[in-house]
Order: sequence, then structure tokens, then C-alpha cells
Amino acid sequence: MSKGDSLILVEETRPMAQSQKSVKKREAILRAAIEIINAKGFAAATMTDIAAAIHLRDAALYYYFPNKQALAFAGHQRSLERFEAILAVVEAGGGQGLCKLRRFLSALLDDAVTNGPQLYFGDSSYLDETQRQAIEEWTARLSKRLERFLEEGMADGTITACEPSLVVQLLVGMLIWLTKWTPTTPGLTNERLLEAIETTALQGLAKA
Amino acid sequence: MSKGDSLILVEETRPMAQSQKSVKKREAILRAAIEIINAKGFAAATMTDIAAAIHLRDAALYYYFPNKQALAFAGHQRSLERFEAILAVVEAGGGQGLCKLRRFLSALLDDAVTNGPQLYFGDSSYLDETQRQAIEEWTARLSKRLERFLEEGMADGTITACEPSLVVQLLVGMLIWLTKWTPTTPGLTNERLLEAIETTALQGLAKA
DNA sequence: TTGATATTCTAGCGCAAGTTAGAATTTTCC
DNA sequence: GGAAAATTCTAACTTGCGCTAGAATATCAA
Repeated sequence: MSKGDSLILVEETRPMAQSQKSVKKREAILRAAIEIINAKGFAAATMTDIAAAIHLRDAALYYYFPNKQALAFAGHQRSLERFEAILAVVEAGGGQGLCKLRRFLSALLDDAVTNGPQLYFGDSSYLDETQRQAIEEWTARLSKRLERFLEEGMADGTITACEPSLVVQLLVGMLIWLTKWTPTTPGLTNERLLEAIETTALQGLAKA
Repeated sequence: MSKGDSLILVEETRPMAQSQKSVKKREAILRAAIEIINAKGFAAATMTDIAAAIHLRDAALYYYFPNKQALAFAGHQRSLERFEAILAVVEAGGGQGLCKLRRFLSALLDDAVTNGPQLYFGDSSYLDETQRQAIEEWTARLSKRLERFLEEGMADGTITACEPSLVVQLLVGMLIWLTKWTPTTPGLTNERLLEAIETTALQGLAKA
């Protein structure tokens, strides 16, 4: 069953010709699924909705994903990969705790504008037990790395004393909520948003 | 059809005997509906789920509410009423802008612990167009009153310069998110939460 | 107890949405 | 051009859930 179990025999006459367009379609489906699931929730997001977003019929999606759950799972993975990539860049950039936190927020905002809202941290109760657990553990690891920014900041004197785990959740809440209401607010630039976030959150975390 | 269209005729032999238990059951249903809809979303929250939460069958709910939408609508109204009541108390209490904001956050947290998570600000796209509009307008009015706290604070010197509408949304995001993840965090007191919120948000809004 | 009313249940209808099968169409390479 | 593979479509099956009808039970006044 597993792909690539053909030895070195013939077969594979012209196997990897699709890989150009097919991969792109898969990407488009994934992107649409993430956006619609984020907007309406898993249950309300119908396969027909997702397919229609890229001018397909629902049945066509099953050529790329075995079922709706798998599609959603892939969407969660994709979003967390993106999140983790941003996190890695910020970590590699060095600097003090507050600086890292600020850079992270800025980068995540930019990403949201460029690639649309994602499935960070949201509900995943509709997945398989194993899938759900995988997503939740992954999410927990990412949270921990965010908390480290706060701990570093508390150590280097750039961030006020606080409970990192709680504060990270509060920040996450702001970010998640952003993806739900900003689409309905037209004249809103990223700069103003970032400034509001810094005013609301960072000036509170930054020590005098 | 409308209740109370009987003139002054007989009828109504023993009409208002139910009002004791019936009202309580209605309350229980509403409470369960709010909690489950908040947790899983409208579409995923099944009538059977809601009914089971108070040891009933789905069909029994239709004795109290005409349909699922109406139940959800009543839930939204109930939550907004509660929100507005808290807001009114804080407004009546007077004080400077920052003080009002702090008291409001504290009161809302207490309420959430006492009466469970609510349907503030969340998605309402599943309602009738008229219902949805009513909820959204109501929500907008409440937001405006929160923004006023910020404006007052900016005027009386207790709050940093900011865009009130954006900052309110960020605060709302924190609060909404709270209702989704705090239920899964056992050893968490209200004091610690409030302290985290004050550290994260208010110390940033408070001028030096 | 008894009848009337209030409340809940059982059973089933209808529809929407996930899914599948196979035909139809497009794409790709000789 | 033509055959094989890849992609998408049409049509239908299945299930779950909102909802209804009517029977069954609980509550209560006299």
C-alpha cells in the first residue's frame, strides 16, 4: 500500500508528470479549506463550499484528500508549519526577550496578511483522536517556545514579571480573534494593528 | 396565534401554574445551549447534545423553543444582557477611565466563573438575517461603550494614547479566547487570571 | 381518585452533506 | 492523431440531524 514499495522493477512508466499542476491544486484546496474552516468552523464548512472556492465540485476534492477530516488535518499542519517557521526565524535572530516577542508579533501579522488567516490554536475536536492529539501537542510545544521569549525577557530585564503560560494564552487570544474580525474591517492597515498590539500588550510587558 | 389574544372570556382556567418549574427548565436549557454552542460551535452543537446535558431528549427542547436558531438567538441575547448589566454597574460606579476598565474586566471574569462561558462577540452567521443583525448591532453598541472607557481614560490621563476601537477588539479577543481554553486548565484561579490580564493589557494602557 | 393540563418520549420524515462509483473530459507523451 | 494517464464531473447512496406528530407519562387541583 505504501507509496514507493515497487522495487527497482519496471513500472513507473510516466508516474511523476502530474507533480507540477497537481501539487498546485492541492495547495489551492488547502488554502481555501483553511480560510473557510477558520471563518465558519469545521462543521459549517462544507466540502461544496471549499470546492466552489476554486471552481471545482465537491467530489473532485477526494482526488487529493481521502476525506474531510484529513483535509482539515492537513490544514492544521500547514498552519502550524508556517507558525513554526516564523518562530524559528525570530529565534535565530537573537536579541533580548522583548525584542523577540515584538518581532514575532510583527512577522505573524505580516504572514496573516500575505497568506490569509490560519488555523492556529483553534478548535480541533473534530479530528481523529490521534490527529487531534498530534495537533495539540505540536501547539503546546509552540506555546512553550513563545513562553521562552517571556522568560528570557524577564531574565534580561526587558519584560515585567508575569506567568508566561497565562500571558502567552492571552496574546494568542488576541491573535486568533484578529483573524476573525479583521477581514470585515476594510480600511485597516497592518501598521495600525501592530501599533495597537504594541500599545495594548507590549507596553504592558515592557518594564518601565 | 399570539399569546394573550383571548379577550376577557373564560379560558385561562389554570394557565400560569407552570411558570415555576417551566421557567427554570428553560433557563437550564439556555445555559446548556450557550455552553455547548460556545464550545463546539453552532453547527457541531446538536440538539441531542444540548438536551442530553440536562437529561432530556432532543424533541423535548421544542416545547420551550421553536427551533435551533431561536434557541441560539435566545442564548446570544442572554449573554449580551449579562454583559450589558455588568457594563451598566461599572458605568454607574464612576471613577477614571482606567479604573472603570479594570473593574469591568474583573467583573466579567467573575461572571464567567459563576455563570460559565458566554456567547459574547462570537460568530452569529448561522442566525436569521434579522436576528444576526440585531445581535451585531447590539454588540457594536456595547463595544462603543467599552471604547468610551478608553476615551475617558485618555482624557483624564490614566490611559495611553491609542485607537479605542482597535484596542477594544484586542481585549475582546483575549476574553473570548479565555472562555475556550480556561475550562481545560484545572488549577487556575481567577486572581491569577486577572493579574495576568492586568499585567498584559492594563500596565500597557496605564500611562507610566 | 380523577380528570385536566403540562411535560417528555418514541418513531419517523425530509433534507443536507460526506462519500463513492463510474462515466466523461482533459492532459500528456509517443 | 491517438492511447494512456490524470483530472473532474454526474448521479446516487448513506448517515446524521433538525424537526413533527402523536402517544405516554408526570403534575396538580378538586
